[in-house]
Amino acid sequence: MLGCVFEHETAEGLVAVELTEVEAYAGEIDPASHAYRGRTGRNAVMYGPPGHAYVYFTYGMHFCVNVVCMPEGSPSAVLLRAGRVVTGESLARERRTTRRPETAAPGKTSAPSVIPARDLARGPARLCQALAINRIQDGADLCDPVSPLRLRRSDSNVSGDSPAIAVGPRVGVSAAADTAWRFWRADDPTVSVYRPYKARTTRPTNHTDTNSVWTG
DNA sequence: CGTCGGATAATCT
DNA sequence: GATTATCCGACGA
Repeated sequence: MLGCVFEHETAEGLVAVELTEVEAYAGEIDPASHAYRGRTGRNAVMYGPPGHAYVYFTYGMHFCVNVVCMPEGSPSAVLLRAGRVVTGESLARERRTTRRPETAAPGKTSAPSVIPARDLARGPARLCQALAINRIQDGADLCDPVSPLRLRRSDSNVSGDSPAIAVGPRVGVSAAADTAWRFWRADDPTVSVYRPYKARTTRPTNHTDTNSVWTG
C-alpha cells in the first residue's frame, strides 16, 4: 500500500495523498488490535469484506482510518498513518489550519502560522483531517471507482521502482509494543515522528466538590 | 531540535 | 470509572 494514492472527493474538492506510512493490526490474535476482544459495535466493519474503510474516533477528538484487508470474518486492517499531499494542497491546509480565537493584543499583529506541506497528512489523525474523513466514511468501499473515498495505484511510478521501505514497532500502542508492524518509506519527511507509548496518570475526578461538608 | 502536559469523549470493562 | 492505534502549544537547550 505504500506509494498508493488515497483520495477523497467532496463538494469542496479533491484531496489526494500518496501513502508513506502504514501500520498492520492482525485481528483477534493481536493484543494491540481493536478486534482482540471480539466483535463490538465500533469494530464491526473490520469483520466485513476487505477493501473497505474502518474509521474510529479516539482521544476524544481524533479520527483514524484503516483499510480492511482480510476476507470477511477475519478482522484485520491496516492503519493509514501518513501521506504526502499530491492534490488539493490548499484545501488540505484549510482543513488542517486550526483557527484559534483572536489572541492578538490591541496594536499587535498576530502571526499567521502556515502549516508546512510535509505536515498536512503527517500522522493518522492529521491525514483524516486533511481528507475530511469522519464517522460517515466508516464502511466506505475504497475499491469502487465511483466511491468518493478511494484507494488506488499511483498513475506515476509504474516502472516498478520503489523506494526503500523501513520497518519498526507500532506507535502509541501499550500491548505488543515490540511487534514491528509499522512500515514506512525510508527518509521521507512526511513520515510521522515515532513516539513510544506513555501511560498517563488519570487526573483525579473531583469527587468532593468544594461545597460539600463532612458532618461526621 | 527535544520532551512534557493538557485537551476531550467514545468505547469498553 | 479507566483507557485510548493523537495532536498541539509551551518551554528548555
